[in-house]
Amino acid sequence: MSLVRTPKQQRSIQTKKRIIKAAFHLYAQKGIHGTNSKEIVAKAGVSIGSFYSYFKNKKTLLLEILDDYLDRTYLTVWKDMESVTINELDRNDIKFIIENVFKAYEIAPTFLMQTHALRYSDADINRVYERERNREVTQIRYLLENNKHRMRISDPEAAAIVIHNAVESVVHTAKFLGPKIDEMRLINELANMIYNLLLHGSQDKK
Amino acid sequence: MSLVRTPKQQRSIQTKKRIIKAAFHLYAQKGIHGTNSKEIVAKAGVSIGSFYSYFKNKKTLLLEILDDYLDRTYLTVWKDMESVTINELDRNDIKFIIENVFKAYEIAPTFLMQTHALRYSDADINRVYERERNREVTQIRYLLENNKHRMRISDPEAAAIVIHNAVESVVHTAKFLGPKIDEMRLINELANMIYNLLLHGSQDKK
Amino acid sequence: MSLVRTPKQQRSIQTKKRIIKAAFHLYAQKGIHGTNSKEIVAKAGVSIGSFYSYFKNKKTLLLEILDDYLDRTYLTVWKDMESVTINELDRNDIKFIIENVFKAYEIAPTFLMQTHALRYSDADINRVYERERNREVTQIRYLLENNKHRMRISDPEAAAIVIHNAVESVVHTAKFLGPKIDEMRLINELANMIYNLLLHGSQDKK
Amino acid sequence: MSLVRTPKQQRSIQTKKRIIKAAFHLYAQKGIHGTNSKEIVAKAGVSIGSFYSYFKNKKTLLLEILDDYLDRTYLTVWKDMESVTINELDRNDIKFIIENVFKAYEIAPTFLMQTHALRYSDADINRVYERERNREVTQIRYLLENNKHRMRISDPEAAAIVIHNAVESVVHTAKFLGPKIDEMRLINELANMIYNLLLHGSQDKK
DNA sequence: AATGAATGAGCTTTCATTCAT
DNA sequence: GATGAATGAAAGCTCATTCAT
Repeated sequence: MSLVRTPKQQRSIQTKKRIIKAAFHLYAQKGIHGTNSKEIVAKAGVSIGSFYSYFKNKKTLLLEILDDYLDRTYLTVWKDMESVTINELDRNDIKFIIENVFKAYEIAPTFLMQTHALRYSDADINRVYERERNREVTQIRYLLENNKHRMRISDPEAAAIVIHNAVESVVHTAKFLGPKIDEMRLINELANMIYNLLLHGSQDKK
Repeated sequence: MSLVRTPKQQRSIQTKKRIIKAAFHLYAQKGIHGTNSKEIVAKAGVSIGSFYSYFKNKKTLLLEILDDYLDRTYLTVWKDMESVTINELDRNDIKFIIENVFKAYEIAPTFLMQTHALRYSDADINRVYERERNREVTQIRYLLENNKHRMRISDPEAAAIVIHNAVESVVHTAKFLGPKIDEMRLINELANMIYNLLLHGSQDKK
Repeated sequence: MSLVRTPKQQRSIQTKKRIIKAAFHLYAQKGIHGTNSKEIVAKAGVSIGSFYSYFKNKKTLLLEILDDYLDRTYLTVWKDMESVTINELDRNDIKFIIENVFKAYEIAPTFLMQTHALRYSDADINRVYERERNREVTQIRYLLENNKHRMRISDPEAAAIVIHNAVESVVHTAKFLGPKIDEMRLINELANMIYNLLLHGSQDKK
Repeated sequence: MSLVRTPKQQRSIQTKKRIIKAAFHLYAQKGIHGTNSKEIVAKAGVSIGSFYSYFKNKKTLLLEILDDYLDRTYLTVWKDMESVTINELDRNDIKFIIENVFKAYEIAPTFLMQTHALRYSDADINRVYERERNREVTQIRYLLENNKHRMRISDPEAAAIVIHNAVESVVHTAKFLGPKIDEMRLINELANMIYNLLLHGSQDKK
């Protein structure tokens, strides 16, 4: 049987949180495949038995961490949207959103990249990501639709997906390439590329 | 001792190639982590002993496969460039290049995605990818520089990286999302986005 | 410290009984090895802590359950013996006793079979069974001695053991083979075999 | 993948045999559940890796050992039947067969008893046993049918099963009870019981 | 008296790699 | 040159039992 424990007591909640935290740090640091359960519990300061009373197996832990992290990502990116002029998007609005994405991803870009890759071989991981991607793409599309009148776009759904991909992969690269190229330069050009999908006077030429 | 053999005889070269081919197919089909060496040699029809006289270890094999594949990718993408009007790039030229990228990736997108993810935890894999990325980015940048006069770009290096990322990640998504969204729609919007970095008459609005 | 509690209060007795009942059901249903302590306490609706205040360990529980069950078995088999013509045993008397054995075993034949097997590797289990076997064999022997005058038997002790074995193993088989062969056919032939140890007129030939 | 190796070379065959032998001894000595794979390979003097190249898993090993052992059992019991007067069975013929059963079982009665018990919880084990039981019961039934004219039996199929059970369980008991009661006494009474299923002159009374 | 969080020894199994033949 | 038997570290996970609350 071995029912997975749902923590109720204070101590219990602490333990579960400690496992999640330790795992997240190790995953980000040494990679998911490079981290075993013994290491996780050692870092968390709990026993292997505890691990398996809170998580059915290692993958359940990963899914839970990923789910949480993608939730945080989503909220970080889209929370302060009141400052954005939704239907009169300018270059700064776009940069603002992209910078939010960077903020959201910068905690553990390696972790995100690795889980992202696991989508190809793991249906459960993929499901978590699909849910998240749909939310993000829907938001982007909403912005595009609101600026339809001045858009050089014929297929907003495809465009939203393309934009989402571009931003996501630029974040990965920026965080990864590190000092080789300045993050701001990438952000600027990314924002520029997206902004140029909008019609605007040629004086805009940067 | 047990030096790794550098095959000179015809038969040896054949054997090595058979191993590489078998491994590549299995990696593409079942994933890198899901394929063990026994399976590779079984499919290649050689012994495990042979494997280790041609490859120092499994990673060496992976690096060699990856290196080959990225070479093929590069050539596929950039080979027929004489048909492209280098310094008067139009939408079709861009689509042509993107379609080449799709062709190059479609043999084993999963393999590429997985190795791509390994960059984050494996310096050797990353080195192979960096070499490749530099070549690709250089090419893109060359095109950008040749169209500088009509570019809405101030930082061609950053722009080249951003474009490279966007294309790469859209390929992954297209190959992965499968029938959910038509590949051509993504290609069109991606080409559109890149094309709009160029100045052109407003009649262009698609 | 952690002495095992001897329940005196009403509630305590109830708790202990609930544990025994839950364990017995699970053992019968999923096998002894397939049942863990978490499942037992979950089914009993008590905590694992309670379990270990009533039972020194899992084996103690098993011994207690087994002891109880063998007691019930014994009583079921031999209770209604007043209807049996002790010293003029006929085929029906024998069938009557065998049917009682079947009744006694049918609650949990799997449980009995499994504990029976544990005799070979566990001295404590064996001890419980030996006590029981001796009681049963003594009873059988008593019947044999009472019919000595018409017995084709020279060694009543050995005969009693043989009969006991035969009955026990036929029960196991009957309960186990299930619908493949009708239980009554086995009972009839078993009774027949035992009955033929008695001298009787040849008109008896069934 | 991990295909199970089919031994071809001499060394390979030796290794597999050594594993089987070691496992069999430990199973007989410490019980099946009480023996782990590390112990088996230690006793066999091979590595754990070898174990799992010859056997898919621990259960496969058990099934193989059981299958072999039941084969040997069958042959031992029924091989010298030319000395038996098939259709004029007398007490000695019956004793002869029973003694063969004892010989066959005496190598590892504990092992047989334990696997026998596993039939109740493991369908694969049961399948091996069913095959064997059918062979044995068929043989017994063949003898019964050949002596039909003088049989006090109306249902030879059921009788064959009952006899098979009786003999099997008496062997277990005999081997297990050890010095407490002499084996020959049990054999005699068992033979007697079976013999009395046959009609014969009352001077037979032993 | 009761709880259930925590423990950790111990289990089965995998797989890259070595090396005697 | 080639083979494949053998290796063993290391992984994920279970479960009886303890003990602080």
